Amino acid sequence: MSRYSPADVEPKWQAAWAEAGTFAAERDESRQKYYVLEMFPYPSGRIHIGHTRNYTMGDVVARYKIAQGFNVLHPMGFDAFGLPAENAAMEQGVHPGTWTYQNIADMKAQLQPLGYTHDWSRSFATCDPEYYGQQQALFIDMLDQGLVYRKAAVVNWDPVDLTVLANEQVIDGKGWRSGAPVERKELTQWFFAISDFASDLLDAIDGLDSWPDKVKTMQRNWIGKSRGLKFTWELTEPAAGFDGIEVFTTRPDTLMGANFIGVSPDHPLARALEAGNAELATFNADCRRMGTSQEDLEKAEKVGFDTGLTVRHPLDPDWHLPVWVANFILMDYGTGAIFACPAHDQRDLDFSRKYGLPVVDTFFALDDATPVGDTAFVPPKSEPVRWVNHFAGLDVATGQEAIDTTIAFAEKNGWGEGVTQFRLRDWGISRQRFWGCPIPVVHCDTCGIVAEKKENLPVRLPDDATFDRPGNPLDWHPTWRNTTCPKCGGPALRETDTMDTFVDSSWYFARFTAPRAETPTVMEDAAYWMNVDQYIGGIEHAILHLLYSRFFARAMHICGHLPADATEPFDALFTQGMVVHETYSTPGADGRPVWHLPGNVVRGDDGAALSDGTPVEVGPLIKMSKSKKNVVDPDDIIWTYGADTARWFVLSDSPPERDVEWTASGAEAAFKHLARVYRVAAEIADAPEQGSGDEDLLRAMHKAIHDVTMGIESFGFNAAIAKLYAFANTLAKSKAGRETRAEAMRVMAQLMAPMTPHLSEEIWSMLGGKGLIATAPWPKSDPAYLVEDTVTLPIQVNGKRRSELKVAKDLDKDAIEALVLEDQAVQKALAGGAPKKLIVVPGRIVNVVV
RNA sequence: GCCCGCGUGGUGGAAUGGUAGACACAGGGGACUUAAAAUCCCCAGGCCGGAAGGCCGUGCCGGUUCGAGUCCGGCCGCGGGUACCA
Repeated sequence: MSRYSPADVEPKWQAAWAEAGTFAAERDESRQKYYVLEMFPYPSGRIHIGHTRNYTMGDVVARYKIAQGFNVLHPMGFDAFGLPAENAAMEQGVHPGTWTYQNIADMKAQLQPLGYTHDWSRSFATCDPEYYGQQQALFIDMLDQGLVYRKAAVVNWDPVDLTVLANEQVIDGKGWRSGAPVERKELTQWFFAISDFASDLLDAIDGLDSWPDKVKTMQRNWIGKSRGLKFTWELTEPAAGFDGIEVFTTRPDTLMGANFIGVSPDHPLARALEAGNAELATFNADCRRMGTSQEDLEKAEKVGFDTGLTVRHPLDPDWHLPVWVANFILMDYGTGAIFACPAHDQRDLDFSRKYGLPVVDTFFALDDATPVGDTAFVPPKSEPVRWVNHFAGLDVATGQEAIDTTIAFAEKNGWGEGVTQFRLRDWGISRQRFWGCPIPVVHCDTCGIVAEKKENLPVRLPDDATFDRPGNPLDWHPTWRNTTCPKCGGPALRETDTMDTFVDSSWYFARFTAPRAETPTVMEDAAYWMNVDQYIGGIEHAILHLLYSRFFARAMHICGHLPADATEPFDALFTQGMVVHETYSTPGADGRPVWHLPGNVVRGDDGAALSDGTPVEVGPLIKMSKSKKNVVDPDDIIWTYGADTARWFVLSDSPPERDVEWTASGAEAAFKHLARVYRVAAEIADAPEQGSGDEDLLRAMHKAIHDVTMGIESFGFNAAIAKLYAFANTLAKSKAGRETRAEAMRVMAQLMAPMTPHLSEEIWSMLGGKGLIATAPWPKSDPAYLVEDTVTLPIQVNGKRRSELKVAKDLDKDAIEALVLEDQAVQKALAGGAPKKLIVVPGRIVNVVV
């Protein structure tokens, strides 16, 4: 009897699938389609175990759907533009394209042995000119439709390297290479008008029935619809050309508790006042000397500056409030100005205490007004609160009633307006970088900004750019910028901004439906294949990528590239957990950490070291990422045990949606199990024809069909595998006749085939299965085998299990009650008395309350 | 800071509000073998007990319920996102 040898078996079946063209997807209107897609990888150079986990899940779905008879589209590509290629270019002197395409070749070579059903004939990388040229065509269409515009926006500016930095490149407020404190700088940039769709993007979330609730909640909160009041505080003395300050508040009901007006350091008034106020100019400059990220802004220590200006309260002209500039007020949200209510907002209270601003006592209370200490009372929106000192005549009301009443009051009296505000901002897509899709416009002295003609697309990146200094190589390329104006034919300069790489990944799913077309999509293909039936990817994309894709599907519909029913691109979404791993670092020469691969680190119980003994700093469990080098390569497992073991192991290891800490142990055990299944299959061929217990085996088989099918349907892959272990144990021990055992083994091979396709093909052919198991129809469970005649009911006394009762499945309640009362443990607990209550849940449990 | 998750034996984890710890890994014991490998069998949450059995137990505190890992409220810890990492 031969041993299970993946090195022989796996290439054989991969060749068989290729020869049969099993996984090439063709549009066929007579068949029902199924489109399964995993989020495509960034070509960092190596596949890591997180990718393996992601694609194996998708492959299980794809193979399961193929077995169910669907025409399955399962493509794969590369999200190939981005920063790491430029960093590599600077460090290694290699063109980003060379580096990227080499990585793609390496990763394809790693993916190929895993036996996935990916249709590589449809593959592309987003840095292919054929892809980004179509993206440029889309951009021009969107420009024509008024979905693109230019405005000023701030970026992180490295004053030493004279370059724009990504948030990731800002570490503790300093540039990652230069170490210089970053500044905020304003540039004119390109924007997509995603906020025009805020309302639709929000409302349509309700229709995403097969998306995880957590993702829908995050998207709702991100879009952030809120109703509030917009009104102006009139300055007591006009200043710097301003008569008043417009604010937006979601809590107008706290108006009577206002104690100061705060404006953002970037507010036009704050900027205008800088001219005559050197101290304020310094304060504002300090505020701007930090990263642009939301996290940095919100976590920074709250500081303020008193402008000396005052405003009048809208309800009492004699009530004057000071105007402060404060760093925690965001110019991007509302009007960039707020009024503070320290009694009912903790941040306002902290700020007021810090600067000694007088605090208006609480006027919402469960009782009378009480002085405010160090804790603000936030009036709940949904529960009634008693009001004190309120102007609108309300006594007891919920927060929401109070808000609505106040808005109505302001509108009636003409000093304010109820408005709906979204947190969602327009999408700035300009990047001052080389390795991205060039924005296809030119700047003409005569005509201004003009879109490139579509016949001139793609606007290609130059092959001869240099990367010997920071910044955007397109800016100092000797000739690339020079072009002619598409409108007047005169000399003009190309736009050197490239697009955010999120643009590339916002429509690739649509491109897969016609990947070689001369237009972004082909309507017939898009209409047939869209939507993606099952999308699978990391939870870290819950907001940005998924929201941008939803926006793009709408924009593409408006531009005539997608049908109306594809404006929600992903019918079902599954968010897998991330594979996390410790990080390992040693201090570098410049004080920044140098990261080390887990494979180069020897881990002890109380620390870790490099192989030469250098101690290593052990960091927390975080998602595997190239930049922190905490990645584990699946190749080792594949070389040692084969693809099926790797696939089986990443699925059995943990529930798919949960983060998983990678440990190497367990892969061997997975291999042992697969080898055992193979051995049992081989033994069955020599088994005696007659046996005993055939009925029991069939019962176990049908239960396995039922359980594994349910497991796959619900993404409970680890649970499905546990059922397969149990079925394997039963089958290995079964003394049933050869034919029954062979049937059971063939079914097991089918149930395992989505996870271990090569082994399953081998067993299938060994035991006389017809054709390829990959296309054999999925087995069906016979309900007659699933029903049990008797059932064991646990008996609880006061909720604690004390005994059990074996009864016929359909025994009625009264009969069960009678039997329960006869039970020894129950009698002991009752001590001659009667139970207070007897709860019988038929087929489930009995609880006796004494 | 804000939004969203997660927390169960030594480990990964299972459990439509109904017997907590399925199925595995590591571990212990045994069989086979000259031996090893491979394979097979048995044990195993903690505490007390020879056993029968009892008590405790799903991050912490409280609540709802006949019954809570599961639902609700409040904490603690960890992770993801935070608009230029992808």
